[in-house]
Amino acid sequence: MPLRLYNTLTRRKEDFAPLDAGNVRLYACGPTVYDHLHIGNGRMLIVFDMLFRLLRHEYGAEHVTYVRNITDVDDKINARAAERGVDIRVLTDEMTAIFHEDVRALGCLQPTVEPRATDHIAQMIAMIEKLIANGHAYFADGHMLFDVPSMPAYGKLSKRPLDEMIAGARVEVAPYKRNPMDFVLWKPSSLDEPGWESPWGRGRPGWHIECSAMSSQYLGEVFDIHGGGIDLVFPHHENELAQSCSAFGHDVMANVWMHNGHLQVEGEKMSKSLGNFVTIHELLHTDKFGGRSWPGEVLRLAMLKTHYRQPIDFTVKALEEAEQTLRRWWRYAYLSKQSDDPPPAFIEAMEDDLNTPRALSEIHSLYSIGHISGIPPENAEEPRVQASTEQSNRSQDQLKSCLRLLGLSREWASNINDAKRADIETFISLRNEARAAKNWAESDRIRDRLYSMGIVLKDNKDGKTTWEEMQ
RNA sequence: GGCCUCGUGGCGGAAUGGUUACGCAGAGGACUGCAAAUCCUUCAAUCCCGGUUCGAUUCCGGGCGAGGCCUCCA
Repeated sequence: MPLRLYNTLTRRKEDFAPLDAGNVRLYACGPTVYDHLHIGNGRMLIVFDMLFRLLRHEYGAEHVTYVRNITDVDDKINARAAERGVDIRVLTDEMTAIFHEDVRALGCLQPTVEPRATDHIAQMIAMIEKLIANGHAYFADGHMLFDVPSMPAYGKLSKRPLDEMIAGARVEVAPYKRNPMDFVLWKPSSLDEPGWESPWGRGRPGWHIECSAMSSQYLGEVFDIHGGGIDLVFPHHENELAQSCSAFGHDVMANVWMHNGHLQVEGEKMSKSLGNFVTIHELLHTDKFGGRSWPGEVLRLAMLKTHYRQPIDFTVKALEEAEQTLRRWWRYAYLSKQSDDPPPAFIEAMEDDLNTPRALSEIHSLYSIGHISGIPPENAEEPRVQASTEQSNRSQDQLKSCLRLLGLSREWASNINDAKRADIETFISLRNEARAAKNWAESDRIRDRLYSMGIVLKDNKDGKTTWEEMQ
């Protein structure tokens, strides 16, 4: 089965054919580092990491280049840095470090290249000069602007007819713009604002030119896949497309454009005014969401349960469900003794435009094949399947490999050291003495005591008591 | 107002021109001193109205509803 991807440009699922199977090239718009990333950013990071992993699986890990930029020059950054009275670099370095912690916790691989905008000012200036030379840019009132009517194909990604956009423009238009749709390539900086020298005076780049400059530097003028959140379709990606095509003289910038759906929190749009703004950092390290912290893998699985193009409702209930599922799978995958490939049904689901919900259902079926052979219940009316030990082992191996491909393979980190382990064993044997004497009050007291330490006991059929660490 | 998505059981969420996954929750049961965990069984859905068709949840049209973009936004 070939890989099929939904292309925003054509609004259809298409067979994916890379320009060069020896180097499949993917670009995704990364964060603007002015604050902690929120969980909506997290979804985008997970979705394109998932795509990166799938492409590596299809074409080989050495044959995929993934570029995810960091926007570290931006007016929101300037405003925040000024508020705190620090240089923008202090702010962006701090936020980039937190971003890296977050993205690692979410199980994302390091992209092949992670360019910072401020390291590519020269490339942006060069690109703007190309646009000027090609007659697509003009200078007005200190600003260098992209001349939208100079590009008749403008609007083809977002499917917006140019004349309607102009007629329907409802924002105040800067007086120096020839056309309301024209957008800034370079703007002047005052002395107290960050700025770089350019042929048009000291200033800073517009947002859109950053991605055009960085993608072309690392992936070439035309590459395979460009991704980001659905809200970036217009104007950001439309403008990138216009800049790159106009500067390089191609009809295309990327063959496939992919966009992930937005996220709501407990049924409401996430916004600072509603007070339901949830950051990845808070989810991982504080109890602000649902009264506890959440492992990154749980956040990741909760995201993968919904197809990437659908809107997703981010809820405590969904996290609890994801955690329960993950614990079962991990306990089972832990039994795997050797590696195996994911089963074809799983891969086919992933190849069908990253259909992770369907892929997860394949993991569920691997789970039910395997555990049945363990202890067939004597009184079960009619056991569904009697899997052989070999089938069971194989499904464990396959399940583990599926989880690895999904980026969900890390085990729970244990906080239990040897001394604590010995204490637990002592408590258990005391409790079993009490149980033998039918002293239930004492036995339950010990069990409750251990529970309060985060240890859950299980009295198994063979009379032995085992324990497990709660998360 | 313009453009674009989407409406499947209590919840999440696949698939499909004809027998409608899977997970969670619920119910019943096994196991247990009671639990927990695990296992077995089980209930339950395709927004409304037309059209095409032998047959539509699936295709087409209309309606209603939800969401997104058009302004910084993943």
